[in-house]
Amino acid sequence: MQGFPKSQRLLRHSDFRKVYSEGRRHFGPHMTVFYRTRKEAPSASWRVGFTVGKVLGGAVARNRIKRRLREAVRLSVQSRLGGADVVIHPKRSVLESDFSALRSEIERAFEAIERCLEKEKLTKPR
RNA sequence: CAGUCGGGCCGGACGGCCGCUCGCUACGCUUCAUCGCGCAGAGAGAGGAAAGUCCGAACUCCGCAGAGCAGUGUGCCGGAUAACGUCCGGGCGGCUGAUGUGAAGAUCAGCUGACGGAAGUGCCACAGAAAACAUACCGCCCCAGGUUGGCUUAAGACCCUUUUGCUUUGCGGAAGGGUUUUGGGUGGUUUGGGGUAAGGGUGAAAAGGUGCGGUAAGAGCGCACCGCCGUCUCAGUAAUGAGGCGGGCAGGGAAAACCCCACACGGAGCAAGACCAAAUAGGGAGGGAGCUUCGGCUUCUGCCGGGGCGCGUGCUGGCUCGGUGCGCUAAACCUUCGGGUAGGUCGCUAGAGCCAUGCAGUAAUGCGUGGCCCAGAGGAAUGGUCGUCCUGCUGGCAACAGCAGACAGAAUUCGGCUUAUAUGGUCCGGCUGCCUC
RNA sequence: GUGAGUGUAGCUCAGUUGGCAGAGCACCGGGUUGUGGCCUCGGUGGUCGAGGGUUCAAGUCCCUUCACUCACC
Repeated sequence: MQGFPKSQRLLRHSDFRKVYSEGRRHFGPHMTVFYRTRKEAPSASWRVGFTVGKVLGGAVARNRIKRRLREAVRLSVQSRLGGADVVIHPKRSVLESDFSALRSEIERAFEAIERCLEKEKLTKPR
């Protein structure tokens, strides 16, 4: 995938709340990923949001974390899974770690999400 | 040249590929048309502090008869400015350095200062005689008295020693020594009266400073220089300064204790505020069986009275003892209205703007001319990666390799202040040291 | 955006007309006990968040700054 426009970002507070209350989690060394299916629009494309709190540093550090994560998601995610909302909670190590490591971790996380959601889709309609 | 202090400016440079946000242009889808969505092109896209939120304004809404009090802030003078607690210039004080002096005062340069007022209330621990209407204490000096077993002196008396004369158990003279009485001087001690404020270990601070004279002792008591107060003249817009005259001299610190004086200040803040507006809940209004004919009133809509036809006892409760009552009312239902939440749009970037330059002004700054458009997000864009170069450090003879490049991210917009910034770079000024002419 | 508060010993906190830096727990040593605890006696321990200023003198007064906490729209 090439672009990462704003329509594929998770921007609303209510969307974040839905992901936290209804979703599942996946843990990695640099981040924690929350995700859920979009029941109201299953055919739409996936969306990703980032939560970077004040604990992670000043405005410069927070901006840098968000930008690196956004770029890693843009370059890494190849999947065509539809109707998923994903929220990424990064850790402080994102600021210093290698960019390739960030990419591989995000790839792994999305593969896991894809497997899980496929299973849900298969089991639910019955 | 090096070091140090103060200030100004800069805040790594260029490029390839792939992305993000914004507005512009063109095309496609949708639509009556906008709007919206997609895609392409050429553009733009963090700072000197964007930070802290310490001041001041613009802008918006609310409030507002006038005056006073309270509260908060500011505080040498003049100017700049939209305004300011900011800036510029000046004055005065402090510190440092140099010149100079016996020492001060003085002159020059740099840095620096919350720099109105000590009238009122309160405070100044410890130490110290005394800490704020100054005088009490010690001390110094004078006078008077008492006392003294000190020293000295005069006179008298007595005793001893030596010597000498005579009338020789004695008497007299001279010298020396001792004891004692009286008087004087001086000193000690003490009492009373008076004169003083020079001195008194202290303390942060002690009622002008230094020197000479003067005095019983002292003292601005007198004098010289310096400081201080008052007044006059001159210079200056003023703060203030200079000079003359007069006065021997008032007066501690602290107002960043309360306070007094002068001046300023309505409150809230872009989450201000304006518009559009779902779902849910609640509020207001209306609805339910009327239709038709005749007469009257009326500009019309419509209202009143009489007659005819039709439906129904409406799914509930209350208003009349019961019934009737095309009566009222509540709930439910339906329609509709406005407020308003989520959400969206505007406010939102052309401005006390930037660049160049001329004139006025010591300067801050003002006036003019020409050119330019320079971020506008909203869970919040300005990025990722690669390459070349620059600066510094490390390793290496070198080529080169590795590492590092700070502080920090617009959020309504400006003017300031403060703080953070690489063994950073560069420029200017002061001081010190060394070298050369 | 606006407003308020806190910072003192290892921990929890006192400290006002500005003049000695304190309490409890903890720690160390002695006593008590066969040993330990409890108890008792004594002691160590402070850049008063940081930097300036006012003052003779600052934990205290003033200014700047840092960190943390809370409240409101």
